[in-house]
Formats: sequence, structure tokens, C-alpha cells
Amino acid sequence: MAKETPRTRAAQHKRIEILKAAVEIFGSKGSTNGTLADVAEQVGLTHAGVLHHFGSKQKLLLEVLAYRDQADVAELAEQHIPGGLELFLHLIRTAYVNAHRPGIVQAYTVLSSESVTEGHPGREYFEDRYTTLRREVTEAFEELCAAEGVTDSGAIAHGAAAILAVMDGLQLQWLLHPEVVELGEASEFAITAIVNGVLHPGPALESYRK
Amino acid sequence: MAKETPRTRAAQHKRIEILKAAVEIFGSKGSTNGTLADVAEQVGLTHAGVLHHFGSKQKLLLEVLAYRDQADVAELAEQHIPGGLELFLHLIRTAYVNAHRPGIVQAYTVLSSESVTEGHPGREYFEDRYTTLRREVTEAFEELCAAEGVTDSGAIAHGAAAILAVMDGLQLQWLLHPEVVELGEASEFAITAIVNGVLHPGPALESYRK
DNA sequence: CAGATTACCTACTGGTCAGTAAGCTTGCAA
DNA sequence: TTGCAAGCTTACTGACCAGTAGGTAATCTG
Repeated sequence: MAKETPRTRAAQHKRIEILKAAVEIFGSKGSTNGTLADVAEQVGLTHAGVLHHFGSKQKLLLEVLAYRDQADVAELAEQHIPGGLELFLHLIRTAYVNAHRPGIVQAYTVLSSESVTEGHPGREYFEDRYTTLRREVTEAFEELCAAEGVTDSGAIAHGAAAILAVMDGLQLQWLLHPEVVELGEASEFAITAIVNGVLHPGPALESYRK
Repeated sequence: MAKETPRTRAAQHKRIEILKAAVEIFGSKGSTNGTLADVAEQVGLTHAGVLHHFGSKQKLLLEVLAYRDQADVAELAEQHIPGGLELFLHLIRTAYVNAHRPGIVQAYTVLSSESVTEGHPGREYFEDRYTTLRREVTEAFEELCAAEGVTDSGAIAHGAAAILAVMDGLQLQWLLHPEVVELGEASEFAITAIVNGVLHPGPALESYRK
């Protein structure tokens, strides 16, 4: 036995300190490139001290991923994940909020892509995450489509994936060019366009020919 | 000096062999995690042999990135990058083509995200790449908008970034769930929705309320 | 065919890193 | 108060890895 909740409040607090430092380090260097010593230094420990709390680097990584979600939810208050139109508005709001926390955005961007590499410990986490998110967006689309009297399950599936995709892709571009790409505004534009594309399909591109 | 074109045709060919192997290795393991020995093994050399051809791991990485572009262009034949409507159709076609080459897609996905980490050698390459691509898509939008008698430079800038973003984001989801996400179809849907969103802005999401 | 250059290899170096072992210190608990 | 466990530390290990040195064989060149 080992991994129970730490005994003292002080230790509990230290774990959270380590998690925050790890988000920063893994975000800025990647999870394979960032080292335990980097994390330890930020919280005034040696790397062995960090291992005392988390057992292994891999366990630390997984706790970091879980922690990000939990912190995310906490930051956006009690409002549990909304449905229908509210979900899309929530996603847009999230994009605007994210424009003020490059650290977390970078951690998420780097780690999610890293997760597709061979035997990456975070792979399952991100698979589950995208599956869940796509389901939620799909349900929101279904609710909205029902209200508008539209049905096209193919468009809904593509739209759900596309909305998550633009958000991720815009984050990457914003990280590379923060002064050029407006994360919130561009996300709002794209999400609106995609939602409209599902509810009121426009013409195919071919129709613009000549 | 040193870095000229290799003398013999055989060496020229070996370099290309190494580049192809490096795309695969860096794609499947990331550029920091993939080793020179991994690359060397695939082409029947030792890691010192690879260094003989490329000087350092960093130089190899940069040549890999340049090579991908060149191979991309070659594969899509002489048709140099088109403008206007043709560009969007070209991007959609590229998405369908990419659905048959997970290796290159993964390399690109992993390396582009990795590039935002501290002091990554590929950073400048990806900065330039996105700047160039956004400019091309922007010009295509301007051409199309002129033909349709629309002007909204803000929408164009957001649309250009968003189109590149969906493509990247869908690739990531497709790499995680190839059986669930349809790369070509979803990209086509999203690009069409965004182009329509620029040319014929739909209602704001608020208007769907209740 | 002689000399030089290329294309490697083997062997080594220096550095980094995760994880382990063993011991010291502090503080709660009986 | 004693004692044991939690929370560290220092020190070490083994593994991996990029880059270098120096040699050898093959090939090109004059």
C-alpha cells in the first residue's frame, strides 16, 4: 500500500505546489524533455523529493493531466457543463479566458500532441478526453438541431469534431504568434461559422466557381 | 568547407533514405525522444554514420522539415499553389490525401506542437510556415470576396487562421481515433462552413436563444 | 596506378536523467 | 516521553544518448 491521500495538510499542499510547477515545466519543455529536477527546483526540493510524493515521473504526468481538468472546472465556477446553445457559448468564453493563460494552453497543446507518440503514458487520457468532449458537443448539436427542426447526423459528427479542432489549432497558432492571432475572436468566429454550417448548410464550394 | 551537396549519387540517395527514416522516427517518437540510433538502424547504419551525413541531430531535424514540404509539393504534382477558390479545394483534397499517410501527418502534428517548447530548433520553421500559409489563405479569401462583392478584413483574418486550425486539429483527433474521425470528410465540411461564414456571415449564436 | 577524398565503423567521452537506497529530522500519537 | 512514520536529503546506479576521434575500406581523380 502506498498511494493514499498524504497524511498531513502540509504535504497535501506540497503536492499541489508540485503539480502547479509540473504544469509549467511540462508545458514549457514537454513532458519528455522537462525533468523531475526542473520541477523540484521550482518548489525547493530535490528530484528525489518529488518522487517521494508521486512515485514516478509517469504518475506525476497523469496527475498533472487530471489536475488541469479539475482546475479548469474550478476556475469556471460551479456551472457544471451546460448543454445546447449554452455549451457553444461556454466554449467561446473558454477561448477568451485561455487567451490570458498561455502556460496552461501550452501544456495542453504540447502534451496532447505528444500523446500520439509511441507508448506515451498520456495517450489514454487524451483519447478519453476527446471522446467525451465530442459526445458533449454532439449532444448540444442535437438539442439545437431539434429546436431548429434540422437533422443531419453526418454534419453533426463532423461539426462536433471540427469545433474541438479549431479550438486546438488556433491555440497552436496563437502560441506561435500571440500578436497576430486573436485567440478569443478567431475561436468565436470559427465556432459560429461551424454551428451555422450545421444548422443552415450553405452552398458547396464548387458553386463559387467562376 | 563541408556542407555542400554530397559527391556521389549513392550518397545523395542515402541521405534521402535517412530523411525518410527520420520522418518516420521523429513522427512516431517525437524529435527529442527519437534517437539518431533509431534512425540509423532503419537504414542499416550506426548513429555515427547518420552524423557523417548530417553533422548533428538538429541539422537532420531541420532537413526533415524542409524535406516534408518538398515531398508534399512533389506528390501533388506540378500544380503550383493555386489561388482563390482553387486553394480551398486544394486544401480539401490535401486532407483526403493525408488520410492515407498517417506517418507524415503524425510527424507534422508532433513536431509542430513540439516546436512551441523552449528553444526548439524547429520553432522558426513553423513560425514561417504558418505565416506563409495564413497569407496564402488570406489572399485566396480576398480574391473570392472581391468576386462576391463582400469585404470584412476581420472575418478574413479569422477565417484564414481557422481553416489552418481545423485541419491541424482534425489531424490530431484522427490520429487518436482513426475509426471515428473521418479526416477528409470532416475537413471538407469545416472548410466549407468557414468559407461560407466569411462570404455570407450567418446569425450570431445568441440569436438561437430559446 | 597513386593519392586523396568519401563513407562509413568502432570505441570512447561527457553529460543527463529516472529511480533506488539509506539515513537524518521533525512532529504527531500513544 | 518515547517511538514510529512522514518528509525529505545525499549519494549512487544504470541506462541512454549526442557528438568526437581515429581508423579502414572503397571509390573517384589525375
